Parts: sequence; C-alpha cells; structure tokens
Amino acid sequence: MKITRLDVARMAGVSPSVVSYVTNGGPRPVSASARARVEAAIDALGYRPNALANAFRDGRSSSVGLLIPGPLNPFYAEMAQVIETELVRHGYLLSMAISTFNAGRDEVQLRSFDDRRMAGVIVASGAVPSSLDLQEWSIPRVVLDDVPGLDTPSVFTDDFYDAGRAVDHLQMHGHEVIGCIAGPAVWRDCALRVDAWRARQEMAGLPADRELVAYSDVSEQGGSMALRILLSDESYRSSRRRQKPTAVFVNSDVQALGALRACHELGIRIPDDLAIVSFDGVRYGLFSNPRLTTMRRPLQEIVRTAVSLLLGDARDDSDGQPAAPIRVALRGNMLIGESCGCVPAISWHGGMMS
Amino acid sequence: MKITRLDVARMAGVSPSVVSYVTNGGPRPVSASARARVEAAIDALGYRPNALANAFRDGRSSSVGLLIPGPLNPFYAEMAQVIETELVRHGYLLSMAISTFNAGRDEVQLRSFDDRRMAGVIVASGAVPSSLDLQEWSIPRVVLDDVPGLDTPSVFTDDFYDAGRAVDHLQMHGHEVIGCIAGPAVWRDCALRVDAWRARQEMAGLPADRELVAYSDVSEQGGSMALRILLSDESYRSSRRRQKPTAVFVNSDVQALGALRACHELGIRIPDDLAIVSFDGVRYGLFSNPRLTTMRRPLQEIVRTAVSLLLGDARDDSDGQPAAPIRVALRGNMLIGESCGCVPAISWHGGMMS
DNA sequence: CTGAAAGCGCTAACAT
DNA sequence: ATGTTAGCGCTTTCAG
Repeated sequence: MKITRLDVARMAGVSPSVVSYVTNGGPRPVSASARARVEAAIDALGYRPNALANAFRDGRSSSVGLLIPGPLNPFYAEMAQVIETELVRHGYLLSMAISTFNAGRDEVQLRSFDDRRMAGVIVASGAVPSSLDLQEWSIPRVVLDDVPGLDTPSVFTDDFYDAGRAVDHLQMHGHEVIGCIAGPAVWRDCALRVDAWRARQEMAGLPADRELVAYSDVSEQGGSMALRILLSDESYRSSRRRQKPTAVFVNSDVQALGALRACHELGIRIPDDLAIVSFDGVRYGLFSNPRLTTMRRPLQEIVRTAVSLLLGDARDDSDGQPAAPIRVALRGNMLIGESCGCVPAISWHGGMMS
Repeated sequence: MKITRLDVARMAGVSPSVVSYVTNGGPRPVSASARARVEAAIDALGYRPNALANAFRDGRSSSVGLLIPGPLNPFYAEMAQVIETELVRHGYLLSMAISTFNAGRDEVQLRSFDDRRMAGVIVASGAVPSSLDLQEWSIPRVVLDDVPGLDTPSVFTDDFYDAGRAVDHLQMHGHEVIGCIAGPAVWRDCALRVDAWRARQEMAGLPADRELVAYSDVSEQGGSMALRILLSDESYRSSRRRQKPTAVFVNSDVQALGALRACHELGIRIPDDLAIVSFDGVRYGLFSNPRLTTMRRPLQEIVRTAVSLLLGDARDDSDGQPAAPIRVALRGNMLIGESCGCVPAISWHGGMMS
C-alpha cells in the first residue's frame, strides 16, 4: 500500500492540509516546528505526492503528447530527442505516439491525448492535421507542419524556399538536367519541395519534366529504388528529351543515403557522375561516403519555438491558446558535404579523384 | 467546459451510473431503451470519458514509462519504435524519458514514472539500474539489460555469446590481429562484448592486447576517432607486437559507420585492407558503402517478450510481479554484408575489386 | 433494472 | 497558524 499525505499528517501530528502547504510551499505559511515535523515524517515514510491524483484534480496532466512519424527516419528521431529534452527542461514528460499515416488510427491517438488531459499536444506528422478538426479541441496544441489555413499555431520550415536554395546550389555547379527524388506526394512538405524544384528549373529555363521526378517513401530503400528508376535507360526511351540527369535533388537525407548506396551498386561516382543535394541535415549524413550536401533544417529552433508556444506563459485568454493563430516559418542553412561537388571526394585509393 | 457523464445522464434522463454501465459494458445490464437514450446523448454531446479520472480512480494510468538512451543511436530509435507499436497493441500509451547516463537525473525520471502510477516501466538503459534500488518499487517493471544479481525481470541479448560469434567470423576469414572498437567500459553490455573479443582471441592463441582496443562513445564520431587511434602508427611504436589489425570488431553499428567514414578518409579499403564486423543490426547498416556485416540483435523478440512479461496476464501474486524474477537471454544472428569480406565489395568503378 | 453514495489523493477555500 | 471540508470524474457497491 502506498503512503499518502494522511499517513504523513498522522505521523507529524498535523492536519493533511499542512502537509500540502509544506510540499507545495503552500499557499499559506507553516510554523517552523510543524514544517520540521512534517519534513521528518516525509523522510521517514518516504512519502511522495501522487502525481496522478494531482493531475486529476486540476484537470491537467503534466505530460505532453507527441504524434510523430517513426524514428526510423533519423530526422524524426532527432526531433523526438530534442522535443523530449525541451519538455523535461519545462518540467513535462513526453508521451509519444507514432503516426501510422492512417488518418483514422492517428486520430484515435490524438483523441487519447485529449482524453488523458495532456498539458499540450505536438503534431509533427504531415499527414494528420488535414483530417482532424483541431478546432474543437480543449488542449493547447502546436503543429510542426505548414498546413495552409489551419487555425492552429504552427512552426515549420519554409520548405519551398529552402528546397529552392538546394536546387540553386546544383544549378550553380552548372548542372542543367537535375532530377528530383520526392517523398509521397500526399505530404505537403514533400510536395512543396518538388514544387520548388520545378519552379527553380523553369525559372532557369531548365528541364522540369515529370520524368525527372521519382516518388518513393521516405526510407533508404525508397531512395535506392527511386534512384534506379530515375537513371534507368527505360526512362529516357519514353521521354522526348532523353537526357539523363547529371544531378539529383533528394527530398530527404534518408532517401539520399539509399540513393548513395544504389549509385555505389551501379558504379555511378558521386559527385563526378552524379551530384546530389538532399534535405534535412541529419547527423549521420555527416558520416556517409561521400558526405551529404544537404539543406539543414533548424531543428532546435523549431522545437524551442514550438514548445515555448505550447507551454510558454505568453497566454492571452482562458482557452489556453494564444490570441491569434501564430504561424512561424523558419529557414535552414546549407551543409556542404562532398556529394554536390564542392569538395573533391576522397577516393577509395587514398588520392583525389579528378 | 468539458462534458462529463453527468451531462449525459441528465440529457438521457437517467442516473450517472447507467452511463457508466453503458460505456463500460457492465458490470450490470441496462435496458435497451435506456441504453439507446444514453448512446444518443453521448453522440449528441460528444462525450468522452475522462481517462485521467479513470486512471486516478484505479490508481494506475494506462501509460508505460520507458527510460532509454537517445534515438541518435539508431538501435535505440528502432527499439523505441518497436516498443511503442507493441504497447499500442496492448492498449497502452508510451511515456518516454531519454537517459542522460547521469544516475541522479535518470533516477528522477524513474521516480516520476512511479509518481505518475505508470502501468509499468521499461528500463532499456545499461547505465541506470545499478544505482537504483528497484526493489522498493510498487510498479511492474522490466529491464532490457543483463544486470547480474538484479532482482527484476529482465530480457536481454546474450552479448558475450553473440559477440564471440562475430569475432569467430573474422577469425574464420583468416584474420589474426583483430582489433576491437568498444563502447564505454561502464556499460555492462559493451564490457561483455570486449570480454568476448578477448576470450575468443586468447582461445585461438591470437593477440588480445590492450593496444588492440579503442574505447569511444557510441556514435559515428566516436567510432571514427576510435578507428583512427587504433590504426595510427603511434599505437604500434609503443606496442611490443607492432602488428596492425587486419580486422576490427566494432561494438555497435553506429560506431562502425563512423569507422567506415574514417577508413574512407584514410584511404583504407574495406574489406580488402581492413575487415569489419559490428553489432546491433540496425536498418541503415544495410545501406552503407560497403554494407555492414553485423550481429543482429533480435529486437522484435526482445520487446515482445519484455512487454508481455510486463503487461501479460501471467501474474502470480498481488504485487504485480511474476513469482520468480525472470531472466530471458536471447541470441542474435549474423547479417552478412560486404564489410567482412564474404561478399566482394562493389567498386566505385563498376567492377569488382580483386 | 436503476438511483444514491462512498471513495480514490490532493488542493484550496472556508472556518476556527 | 492550523483544522475541516468540498470537489475534481469516475466506478462500483449497496439500496431500492
């Protein structure tokens, strides 16, 4: 059986309230002698307040719910890590649900956050909010995605702009036929990155045909397959342009890793035969061979902004939401590796490649 | 304001209890007409039971606490993912705390799980349990680590055996001077892997000097540095044997990835100049260049066993623990890649290397 | 078949 | 400065 503040009160010879006043630095003062006896009793009995009871009482738990794609994508792994750290800093515990990208099941998870009276909810998945009527929620929330017209505070990266810069970089290297390995088109952020690629190519009078885009899921396997499709001779026979890309803009680092592997298997040298720039800036892109050049998304900044938006004391009205739906767009920075051609790739034979 | 079962009762013209009977399917029967009215009211009002109140009432929340090293190590990322999936399958929500490997702070997290009356706690971190007196806990728990003498159910891989097999594999390839890139010696599982390396080398009459072991933290950066140290000429001048390793057993895939990168930078060809076998079997080891040969730990099996031990109905006594402290050791299987020399590495130039 | 009421642990408003 | 008590939402036992 667990020890309650009643046991403490009895042992210290005071009333239960006094125990509360001591543990909480109460709303009211306690005499030195009483405090001492209470503290002694707490120590002796090993009393710890029941956090569940507290949460119940004030109708709010001290956990924050997070709905996020699985950490098999290292970008989301890093994001989860940063979020956890930030929440702990604020005194909250992370409750994590992994998105299935099935609107129905994801909605169940979100509702369960609501049912459990989470202190707040963070939705990091691009697939979900569209299907969920977030309006009717009673809990502070923040979306880490750029959903147009969403009436909820959100913090996200300006993917159209950032992806544009990534494509620019390849163009700067003199590439003209630049392919695009895309994530699922249903994800808004992926769609934006493809849009940016197309816009940049057209703006420069360069090809932006459908044949230059290969869609895949966001995984190494997906990236590997997409690259093979993109560079297969088959693609060019059917295309009127029949030009092979000399560079590829890849929508995510994970996919790029898979693409690197595929190139390795196909005997395609990076960056000599094919230049690659990707998106995300995950840590292990720094250790691939060759190192990835990638558009780094400002993860820390996203998360810090989101969490302080969610839990910060800058609350205006009683419903726990800021007065106006806030939308914060952040921009990343290029991380130059070896896959784009800026830095000569280190050869397997100890020298530099031409 | 939130809708409670009182609102529902009022609307349906029944007493609050009846609402409970309906939502919980019992413990007592409800007339068809009453049920219909209640269900209508629930729908109309959008009533959802307050999960927090329920948890409070029966002294147990339906969340499970997990203490785990950060998902920057993809092995733990995958583990967290599998755990989450498994918990959801059982109807629980995951609360995740990331270990800081600081006994004090980790203990705070574990206590907070206790305070919140988690339905169970999973401790995946190797660093923690030693400092924590798990005995005095009131919550079902399971440790995913091999802690000798720990009076708590635990599920883990037989790292001594598995690491031995990894080293065997390198010996089978004819390697004699086999180095070891180790994780922090304070982690029991890493220590075991080094022990296994030493035992296997000695058993075969092969060198197992201290100079052949390089310790680093479990990260790409760490693995990269460890490899450089291990192969630096400096190491051999001071050693009486002055033999460079022709192979390395690396304690984790992440470290191995870093080591691959370092080799790339140093112009060391894998597996021709140096063979590598690592440990864990994370997914992205399948996509490195060259692909890692690694001892795959049976993640699914570990987690399924642990979760059913934790939440399964095979409970004997009232304290929520199985009668005897159970210790389950599982064994992995080798995943053959290209880094060990079994499969000829694919060249950057499209051909096979000699 | 259904209504009333106790109790889970805690806090804070209300008494003293 | 401290004791007493209502009430958070729900389940379930006890009366009807």
